[in-house]
Amino acid sequence: MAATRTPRNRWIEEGLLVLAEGGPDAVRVEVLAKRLGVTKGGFYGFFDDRDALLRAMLDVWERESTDEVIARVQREGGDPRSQIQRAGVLTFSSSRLLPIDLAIRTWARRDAVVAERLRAVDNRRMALLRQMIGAFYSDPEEIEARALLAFCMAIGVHFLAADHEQRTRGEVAQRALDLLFDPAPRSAAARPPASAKDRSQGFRTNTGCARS
Amino acid sequence: MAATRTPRNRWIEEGLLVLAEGGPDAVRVEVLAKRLGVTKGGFYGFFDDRDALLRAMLDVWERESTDEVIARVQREGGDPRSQIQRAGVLTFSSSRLLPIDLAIRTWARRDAVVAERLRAVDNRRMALLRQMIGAFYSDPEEIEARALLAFCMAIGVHFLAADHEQRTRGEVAQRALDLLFDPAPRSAAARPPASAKDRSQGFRTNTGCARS
DNA sequence: TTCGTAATATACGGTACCGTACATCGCCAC
DNA sequence: GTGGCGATGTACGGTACCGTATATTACGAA
Repeated sequence: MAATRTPRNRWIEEGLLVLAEGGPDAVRVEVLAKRLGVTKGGFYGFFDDRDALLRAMLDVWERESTDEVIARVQREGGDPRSQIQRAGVLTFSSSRLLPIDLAIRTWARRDAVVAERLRAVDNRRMALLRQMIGAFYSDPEEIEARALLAFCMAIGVHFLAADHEQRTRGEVAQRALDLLFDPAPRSAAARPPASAKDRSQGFRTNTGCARS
Repeated sequence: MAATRTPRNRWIEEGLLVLAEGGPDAVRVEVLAKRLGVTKGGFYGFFDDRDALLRAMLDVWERESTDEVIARVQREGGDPRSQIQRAGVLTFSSSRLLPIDLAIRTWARRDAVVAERLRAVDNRRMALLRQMIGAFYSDPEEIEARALLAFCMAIGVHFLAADHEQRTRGEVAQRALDLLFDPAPRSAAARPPASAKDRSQGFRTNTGCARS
């Protein structure tokens, strides 16, 4: 058999890159072919049509966003809290996964199938968040509310273009995470800053991303 | 002179609707023409090209999102706090403005011009938020952090697909707003609920929108 | 009514895609 | 080697756009 210069997964990989850059509408077979330095000739040997590629891309994204993150986190061990932290880092600080994640969220707003798949992924992440926040708070309602705030912030900062006067986005975000994850938020000034910083690093945001 | 069946602002209006539904890539001259029941014949009398329409759409969005909201809020009067509340309602609970706003946020991630315009709008909104939150908190850092959380939540809930076990999104969001805007968040149970509810209604979220 | 003009329709050439059909090329088994 | 087959290139017809040029229409002024 002839060597496969451009295997199936390279199409998917390039598709995910383009998705992250320009949304699902930008994922065009001929565009990917040009970026890969081939023609679309081979594409239809791997995929029935453009839609099959989009589905395969979602498959890869889903696996990478859940199973692989979890596997890697568990392989590296550590106490439960630091594991959950690392899950957050791997997802929301990944220059690979983050823009794909954001693109899929937008996509999900106008495609019910995508929305359903995102829901499954988000529910797994939300479960991890609940676990983490459950280490600091006992009221289930409060846990849920803080998890919602944390999740929304992890996403929202990348869609928000506002400035923060003298402060950087990173500084403000850090302070926000302190509020969310510190059981004694009203006495933040008196608390050793390393504590909250360490605790919340799983949700550190990439400063300024929303303005790129 | 002949009657203008499809004036300039109708093209812009339909463009904004399509933008909200499918993003900037979906805003096609011939698509708009079909939706308006005309051909694109008249379009190029009002706009140099498709890009000029997109710019005009951003102009209208910017005006509606800032000046008009502010003008309407001030015209209806009330104390400063309720005015700011109403500004939030007019922006983030508007079935017209909200989806446009979200589409523009996604658009801004890949278009520097759009990003700059969004930044101007977000900065005006952020200033209002600071003002409102300043009524409850004095530390500027804390005000900024809570404003960031509130703004991120107003946006993020619409990009988040997770469920909340027994609770509805609306219930959890309400609890989150209580945490953000109540000066005594740790004693929420003892407080008359109408207070926080009233205080935060400017940022009430449309339950379940993120899964549509 | 008739005319002028703005708004719209129609027609066109060009581009960028889609998916298919078929030709070609280059490994690998033999 | 070389034959075969799988990966890729090439070519095609079709669709959906873009922006332009030009014809047509319908109102309102005269």
